Amino acid sequence: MKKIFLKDIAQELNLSKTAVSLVLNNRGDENKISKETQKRILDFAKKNNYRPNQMARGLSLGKSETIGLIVPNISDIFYAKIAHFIELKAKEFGYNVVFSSSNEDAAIEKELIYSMLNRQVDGLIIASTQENRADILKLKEANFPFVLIDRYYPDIKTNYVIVDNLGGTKNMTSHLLKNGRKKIGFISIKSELDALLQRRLGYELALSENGFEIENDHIKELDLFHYQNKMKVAIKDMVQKENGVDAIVFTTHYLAASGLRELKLLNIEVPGKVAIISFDELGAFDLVDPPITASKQPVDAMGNEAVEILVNEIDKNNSKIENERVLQTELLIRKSCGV
Amino acid sequence: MKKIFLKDIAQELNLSKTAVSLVLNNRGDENKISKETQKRILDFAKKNNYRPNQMARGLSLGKSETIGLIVPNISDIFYAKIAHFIELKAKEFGYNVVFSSSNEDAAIEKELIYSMLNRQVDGLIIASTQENRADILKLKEANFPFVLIDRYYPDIKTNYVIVDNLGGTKNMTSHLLKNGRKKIGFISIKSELDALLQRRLGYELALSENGFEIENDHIKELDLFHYQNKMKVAIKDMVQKENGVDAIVFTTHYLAASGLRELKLLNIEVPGKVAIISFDELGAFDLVDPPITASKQPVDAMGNEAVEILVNEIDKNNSKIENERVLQTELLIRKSCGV
DNA sequence: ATGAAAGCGCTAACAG
DNA sequence: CTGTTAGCGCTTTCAT
Repeated sequence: MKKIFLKDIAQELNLSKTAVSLVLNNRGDENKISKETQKRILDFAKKNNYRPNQMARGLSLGKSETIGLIVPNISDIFYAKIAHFIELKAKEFGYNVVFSSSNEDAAIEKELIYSMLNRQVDGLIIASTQENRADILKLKEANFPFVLIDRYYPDIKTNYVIVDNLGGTKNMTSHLLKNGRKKIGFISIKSELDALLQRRLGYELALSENGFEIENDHIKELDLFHYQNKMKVAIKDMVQKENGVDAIVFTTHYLAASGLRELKLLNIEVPGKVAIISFDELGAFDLVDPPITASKQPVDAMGNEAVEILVNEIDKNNSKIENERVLQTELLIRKSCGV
Repeated sequence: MKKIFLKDIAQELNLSKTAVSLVLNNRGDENKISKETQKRILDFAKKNNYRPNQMARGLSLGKSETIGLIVPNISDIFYAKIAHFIELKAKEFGYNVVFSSSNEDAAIEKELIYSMLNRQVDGLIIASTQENRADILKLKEANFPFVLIDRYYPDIKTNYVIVDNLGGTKNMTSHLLKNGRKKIGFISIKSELDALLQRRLGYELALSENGFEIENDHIKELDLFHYQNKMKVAIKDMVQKENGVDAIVFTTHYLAASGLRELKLLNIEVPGKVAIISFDELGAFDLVDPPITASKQPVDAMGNEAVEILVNEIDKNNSKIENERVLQTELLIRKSCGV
């Protein structure tokens, strides 16, 4: 494990650092360095386990071959999966990934963005809180390569890979309607996130297009950090009253899980009395009692495309054409909406 | 977003780079730089949004304030959660985290270790494949700070934070026995991982201590990458034959999920005909039908302690005292083992 | 085909 | 109290 440097191998071989550096960076041929010399260098390097100091290399090159990933929470299975696909794809292109969680806090996110820039990441993938418009704009103006995932800023022209939230929820709501449900509730997170707004719109659109009224009593938006406490009341409010709801659309997997938990505690039959449906799903939604019908998000495609767009952007930071991708969700029909 | 450098602020303020650097690193007082000068520097830096280039800083300092995390798979909820806690704790100490997944492949893990060293991480947290003994030893000999989590090398003296695998599984098996089950099967992954070996030992110990025979027919170890295909046969083999099993211990959450899936497909009543119990759990095991009894691993403590030990090691890389932590699991009793 | 030398942005002796 | 200077390890022009 004795560390060996470029200088060392140049000395040992009686060559210049230049020659060694060139060869090690595959620029031997183009600089007409003799095959033999090249081989000597390569062999020696391999034999002695030479590994360039990436900080030095990065400093010199002005790039780090690293991409930064900022998500709300890496332990949310949804982001963990995206991170996984991002990592795989990034590796294909020779990039490493550094990640950080913003915990849905705009100030932290902002700090993270700059902290990553300091670390000289070559590009950024951000699932933003959507509350850092100014900083996103700065990135854009500075022509710094980045792509937004999952959440985007509708009014900023940039690269992004998101999901058709409106379509997905509209689909879900229609599915419930088709299954004969008449009074459909909606439980979401209180937020200005476009994704959540769109999901609500999708729900409302499905209702109105099918000639149903939108009733405010049937819509609950819970506080992100206290949704578990608020869930019981929300459910009671919707279900246990005259003219209660006979189905509920949940806008995230953890809301669906929490909601089902409460429904069970209240001994409310699912889907007998109330059908439920979830936007996105946890690992085991097919095993849950009852198996939960859900719109599955294409996490693999989201991760892959984000990296592809980003790397492309990094390589030729000339192209001003934004890549705007809206992916479709897939409705996995299970038992929680009746048969 | 115009980039500003140390040099710039020195020039603007008519000072030397030294003075500026010192002040910016909180060493102004100790170098007796006038309060006033300090204030000028600090103000100017803040006003112009000065952000040091971490690659340059790192190169100069010989450290990166980054810790590397290597896990088998970041999209496994278990590792995602650990990563989350590691990230939080690391941030407390001013460290960033770069992660990579080894995909349970020793060669990749090895590559990752060295790749991270090249990137000058200050320390490493590794959930190892347990097949890189030589490299772990090299790290140790080189006195490079690292701590093993989840998996360790029983014969190498190092820092590690693991879980009492034997105790946990013994507990699980005993629980089944206490619930009147007589023929308990065991489904695991085929592997030399100590964790898995210990889990099997725990199972066997519980049986023999309670006067039960260990029957090889009741033990199935599936191939990691094909466990889903093999599960059906394994289950059939165990359950659907004369003198079949009346309970199954699964050694991971995904095996339990997969096993339950197959049991359902085969219309085998759980826990009526077969009780099941899982080592570790997925997010929604309490909602599953039936809710699955599981040994919960203390992911928070594992992440936190790993970072604490590591940072301590980084700071004073003198102490030769190894930190060996074995954490306890917690049995969450639910319906899948009968009442 | 190869080498000398400058420079990436920052830190840190050391001298004044 | 402040500035000069020499690196950290690597890349890269520009001569030779």
